[in-house]
Amino acid sequence: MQEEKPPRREREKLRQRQEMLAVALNLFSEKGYHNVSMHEVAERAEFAIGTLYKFFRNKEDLYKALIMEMAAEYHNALSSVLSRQGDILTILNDYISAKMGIFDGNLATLRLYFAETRGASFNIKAGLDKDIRKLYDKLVRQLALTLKKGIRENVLRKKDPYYMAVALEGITNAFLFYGLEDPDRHSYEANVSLIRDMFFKGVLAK
Amino acid sequence: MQEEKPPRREREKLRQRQEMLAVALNLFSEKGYHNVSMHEVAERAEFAIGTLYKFFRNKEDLYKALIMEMAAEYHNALSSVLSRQGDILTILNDYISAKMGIFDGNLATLRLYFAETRGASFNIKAGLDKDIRKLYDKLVRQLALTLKKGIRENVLRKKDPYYMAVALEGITNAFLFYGLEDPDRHSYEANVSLIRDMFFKGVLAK
Amino acid sequence: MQEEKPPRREREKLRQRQEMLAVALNLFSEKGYHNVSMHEVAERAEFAIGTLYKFFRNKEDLYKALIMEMAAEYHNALSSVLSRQGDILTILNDYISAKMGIFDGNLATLRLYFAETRGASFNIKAGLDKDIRKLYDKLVRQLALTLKKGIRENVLRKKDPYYMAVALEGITNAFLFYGLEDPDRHSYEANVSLIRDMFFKGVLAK
Amino acid sequence: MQEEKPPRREREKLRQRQEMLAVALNLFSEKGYHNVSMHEVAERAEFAIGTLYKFFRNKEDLYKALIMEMAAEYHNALSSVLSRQGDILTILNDYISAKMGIFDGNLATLRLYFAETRGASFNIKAGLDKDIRKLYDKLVRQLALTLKKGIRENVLRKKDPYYMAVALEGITNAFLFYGLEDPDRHSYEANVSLIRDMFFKGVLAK
DNA sequence: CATGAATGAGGGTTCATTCAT
DNA sequence: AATGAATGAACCCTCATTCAT
Repeated sequence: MQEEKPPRREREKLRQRQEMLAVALNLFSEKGYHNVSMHEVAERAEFAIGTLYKFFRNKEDLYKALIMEMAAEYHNALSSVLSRQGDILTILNDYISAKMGIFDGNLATLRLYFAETRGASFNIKAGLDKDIRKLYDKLVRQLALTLKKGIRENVLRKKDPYYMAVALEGITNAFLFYGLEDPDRHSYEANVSLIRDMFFKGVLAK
Repeated sequence: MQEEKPPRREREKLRQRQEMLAVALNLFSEKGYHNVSMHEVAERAEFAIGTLYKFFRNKEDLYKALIMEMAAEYHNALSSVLSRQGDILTILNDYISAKMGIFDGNLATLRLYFAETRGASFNIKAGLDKDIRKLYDKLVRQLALTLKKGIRENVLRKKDPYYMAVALEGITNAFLFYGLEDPDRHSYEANVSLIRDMFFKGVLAK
Repeated sequence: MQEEKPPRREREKLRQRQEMLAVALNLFSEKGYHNVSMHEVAERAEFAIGTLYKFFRNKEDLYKALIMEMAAEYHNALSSVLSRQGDILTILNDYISAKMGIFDGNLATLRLYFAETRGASFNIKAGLDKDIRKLYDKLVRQLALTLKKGIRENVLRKKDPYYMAVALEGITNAFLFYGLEDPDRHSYEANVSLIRDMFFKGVLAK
Repeated sequence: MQEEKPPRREREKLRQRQEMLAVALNLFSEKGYHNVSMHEVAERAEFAIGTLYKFFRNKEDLYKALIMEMAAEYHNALSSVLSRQGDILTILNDYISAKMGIFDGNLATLRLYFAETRGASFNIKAGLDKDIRKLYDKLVRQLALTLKKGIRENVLRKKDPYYMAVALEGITNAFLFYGLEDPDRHSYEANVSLIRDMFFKGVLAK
């Protein structure tokens, strides 16, 4: 009665793939792409090097898969927040909370993510970053749409919503980044509330 | 009357060094540290490989010199703006203009600078980034001091000045970054005015 | 019935290692450590350079393995002669024969061995020679113990046995060395008998 | 009144050459031929690298000059002892004393000399050692002639004088070598008397 | 089908030597 | 005549990738 062999096999394969990706995430995040060898990944994941190459055509492929799956998960989560119906300010508040929350306690992901979206992917290979930048830009544009709705509803000031989105991304990233550098500086909730306050009201007195 | 031989030699040496650094800046920024070989740098700079090594003890040394000199120049410029006497808002406006202006038309520098300060230096070598992070943090703290003065003078709201500084850095970096990605999206002056507006007044209507 | 796969693999590996060491021995002995490149060793052994590095961590490691295994074999052989029970003079005669015999028709080994024990290892790397010197000194001391027994039994004159050992080593080495320089000067047996005669009776008439 | 310019110039040149050779001797002896660079020699001797090359065509030339001048001095000294008229045993005693005395307190020379004559010159360059070996062999042959005379005069036993010479060289070298390894083991005079005793009378009791 | 031994291109670095000043 | 900046061949070593078992 081994009627369901394929699914089991399938599941097993997936599990192995996840294991490899998890190991790669930690190693890349810790030491950087070029300071991690394929042998190291294989060894830490307890697979033979050949097996690793069965799953990923080459090192770049492994890296790309890692980044893209990570990014997809992240963007889906945030995108779903932005797709909610209801009060604009609630949505934006939720967006900020969600973004800050995702990386909370997830340093490895955060580090790699920044490396890719904030400027250093060229350290790895030209062109590898095109796809993820596109994904990221899609999210920013979706955020801009939400902001635009806020403007139409007179909740937000009449400013270019795309640049508003860029500004919000900038502030949240900056706080994430400082949390990364100095993990115990502030609690995640405190940061969330600071970001909201600053983004919505600005810094000017009165 | 060739009494000043040393200075000429000295100047010549400096010129060569600058030439090497310029080539390295472009290559590193274009292809990433690990995808540029010392031979490539030497060849593009039209020196023999041995000559390159006369100026920089090794590849890391070359990279570090490049980053640190770039950062020092940048930080000195901004630091001097923050040190000016006078109206807080003027100083902050000048700071934003200066920061945006420095990288205007200086993509290679900007890319490398971001790679180092915004997360990807671990792709190169652990420890290489300590110094520049320190430099950067010093600047943020100086910015925070200026903001603090603004708070005392009741020009700015009573918020933690360090986090205000972080937010300002986040917004400016985000705009720099988007300019980097898509160079013709907006003029530098437009960006400057957008940043000021958003940072000072926030996005909320009324 | 191929139940014993590991041993076959093991044997194969050992054979390869021996092959590499043999090639290295000949090359180092012929041209000297610094005039032999790892590529040359790999090529002559008909392996890829990477394979060579799988067996020896680096050039020094290869050299050290070569010297130490050579020395261990040599010292074990001589040590076992000295450990025999029985007549002192027989033991000493056997020692001389064994020492002369070992290097007979083994020029490459002899050359390297002398290079290491007789003064030139500093040409390679400080510290590499500590271990082998220790090994050699152990043998000299063991020889001294045998001589001491000969003194106690009144077979040998009452002289410091360590210096007697040094003298015997000196004479045998000198003959080995001259055989090395000029291989056809004398047969190995003739040298053995000359050494015995000279060492035991001295050169003075009457 | 500068009538004697050439001689002064000449003398000055010679002094510089000696200085370079002295520095080279110390460096080569300390670190080995291949671990000393021409720049290092030039720097320690406080000359420009170009000047060093004015005196010695290349590194090998420097090394060869060093070895040959050292050897010539050494061999002249010993040769003159062997050329003396008089009692054979006195001459041999003087020879042993002279040989041991030459290297006493002259470790650097001793080390290099052994490296060259006792087996390791091939570490440097094939062919470099031919000349010095010839020189050395000449000395051994001269020693053999002296011993032959001793045999004819019935002072020494009727053995092949060349091999007697080889044996004496072996013993003296061994003692020199042990003194080198462990400088405070024995005084030079004690060694000289041990060598004489052992070489002349052998080790057999009665 | 998984394995891991074998490959070799390519990279960082050194240093003997030259030659314009 | 002395200098030392410049050269580039050659070396040691790593690691992504392949393929026979």
